[in-house]
Amino acid sequence: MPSTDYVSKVLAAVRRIPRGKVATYGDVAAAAGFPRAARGVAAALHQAGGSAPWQRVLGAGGRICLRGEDAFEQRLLLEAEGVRFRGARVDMKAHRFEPRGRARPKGGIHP
DNA sequence: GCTTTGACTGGAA
DNA sequence: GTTCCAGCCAAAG
Repeated sequence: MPSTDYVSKVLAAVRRIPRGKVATYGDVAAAAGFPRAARGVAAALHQAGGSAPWQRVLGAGGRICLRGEDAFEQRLLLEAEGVRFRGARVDMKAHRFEPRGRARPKGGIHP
């Protein structure tokens, strides 16, 4: 399969992330069909440029792995979407996108 | 076609 | 809590 397919799948997975939600590189890679291509996702997103909501993709634990002003911009975009930050990290507890649709947080859910 | 680089990750120190 | 190390994968040169 051509690399273009890989990029397309990654972009598709990223586009599935709803506004106000975020996902890690590993999650996107798994959603695209490559559970261990976290770095590949980064490369694909870099190539895609702004063809996909790259700002919704974060490192493990909700940490921004970008450098310089890109990291600053990503944080701004996420905040504009309603994503909350806890220190230098994103509150994955509240904004982590899960394709599985968490049926029941079991007693953990509380208003 | 091989080597280097990088927007990664998980575990250990 | 941070920092360091080895492993993984894809894009660029």
